[in-house]
Amino acid sequence: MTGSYPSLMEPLPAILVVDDDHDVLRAAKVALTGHFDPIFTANAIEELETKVECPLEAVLLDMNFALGRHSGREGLDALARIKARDPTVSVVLMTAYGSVSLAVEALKEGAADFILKPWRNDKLVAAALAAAERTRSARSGQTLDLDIIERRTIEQALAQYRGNISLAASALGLSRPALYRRMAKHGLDES
Amino acid sequence: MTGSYPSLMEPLPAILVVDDDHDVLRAAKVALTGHFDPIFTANAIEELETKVECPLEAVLLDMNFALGRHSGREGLDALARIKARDPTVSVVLMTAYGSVSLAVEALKEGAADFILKPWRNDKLVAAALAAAERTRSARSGQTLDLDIIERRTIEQALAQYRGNISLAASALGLSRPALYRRMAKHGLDES
DNA sequence: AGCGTGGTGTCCGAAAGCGGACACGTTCGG
DNA sequence: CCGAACGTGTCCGCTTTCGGACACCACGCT
Repeated sequence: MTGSYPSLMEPLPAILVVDDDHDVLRAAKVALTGHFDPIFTANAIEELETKVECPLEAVLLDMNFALGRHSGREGLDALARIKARDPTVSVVLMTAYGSVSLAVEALKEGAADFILKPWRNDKLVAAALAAAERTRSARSGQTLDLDIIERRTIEQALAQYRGNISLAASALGLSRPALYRRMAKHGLDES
Repeated sequence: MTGSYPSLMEPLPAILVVDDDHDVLRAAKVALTGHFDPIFTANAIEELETKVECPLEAVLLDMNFALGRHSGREGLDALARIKARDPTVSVVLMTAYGSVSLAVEALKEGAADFILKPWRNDKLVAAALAAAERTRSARSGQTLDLDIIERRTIEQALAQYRGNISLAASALGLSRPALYRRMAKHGLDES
C-alpha cells in the first residue's frame, strides 16, 4: 500500500545460523552483526524446532553437518526440514567442499545460494542480505489474509485425506462440525 | 499416520500446464492423461489467478512464454508468481533453448526440474510425476493445524508491519480487536 | 497553546462458532 | 444375517468471538 520500505530506519532482518562448530557460529555472528538484528545460532538440527519462534528472513546452513559421513546429506535433510516449516524463507548453504553435483542437488532442494568456507566476510554478508531480500520479495507476493489461507489449508487437508472429513478435521485441529461449517463458509461443500 | 498411500486406488494428482501454444497444450494433455487426473491448461499467465482453485501437485511451465523478447524472463516471472501463491508446489520448466546460466537462474528461483522441447513423452511424464512426488513430500512435513498456521501468519504480519497492529489487522483481514484477541490467545502480546 | 490525525487498549450487546450427541448409511468379518 | 466399527450430516444450548464505539496518548502543524 505504502510502496517501498524506508531502508534506513527499519529494524534489521532476522537470521539463523546453523553449524556444528561453535567457532564458526561466533565468527558468523561477528560478521553479521550490524546487518542483522536478531541473530540466532544453532549447532544441532533439533534446535531448529524449539529455539526460534519468530519469522526469519534468512538462514545460513552448514552442509557438512556431522561431517565425514554422507557428504552433505544431513545438510540437505536439514534444508528440507527448514523448508517444510517455512517454505518462503531463503536458505544459504555453507560448505567446505564445493562440488557441482552437490550444488545442483542443493539448488533443486530449494537452496537460495551457496558459499564456500572459509568465507570472506563481505561475501557472507552479501549472500545473507540477498537471501533476506529474496525472502522478503517472495513473501510480498503471498497473501496474509487469514480467510484465504484457511481456505487453501482446508483444500489441502481435504485433498490429502481424499475427502475424508473426519481425518481432515483432526489434522486441521478442528472438530468435525467445525470443519463442516468452515467448508460451507468457503463454498467447499458442493463441488 | 497410516504410512504410505495405496498407490493403485488413489486418485491421480492434479497438474497444470502453462504454454502459449495450444498444440503444445494438447500434446501435453495427451501425454499426461492416465498419470494425472485433473489436467488444467492455461495459455496466459493471468489464467493462473483465476482458472485453478484447487491445490495442485505439479506445474509444467513454458519458459519462453511470449517468446522472442527477454528469453525466459517472463517464464521466471510466472514461476515467481506461482511460488508466491503456493510455495510448496513443484514447477517443472519447459524450454526450447537450453542454457546453463538460465537453468541455474531458474533453479535458484525455485524450479524443480528442467525439460527440453520437444520432449519425449516418457521423460515428460517422469519429470511431472517426480515433481508431484516432491510436492507431496514437501507438504507432508508441514503442519495443517490451523491454529499453528494462524499463529505464524500473525507473526509474519506483525513483523512485516513492524508491530503496527492496525495495518497488520487489515492485512490479515480482521478487525483490530480481533487481532488483539488472537495475539493474546497465541501469547504474542507480551514479548 | 489548540487542533487534526493516527495510533493504542478496552468495553459490551449482538452474533457466530463451538462440540457433544443423535440418527442414519456402508462396509466389513464371523 | 446381524452387530461392530466407522463415516456422514445435522441439531441445539452454551461459550466464544465479533466489531462499533469510546477514551486516551503521541505527534505534527499552523
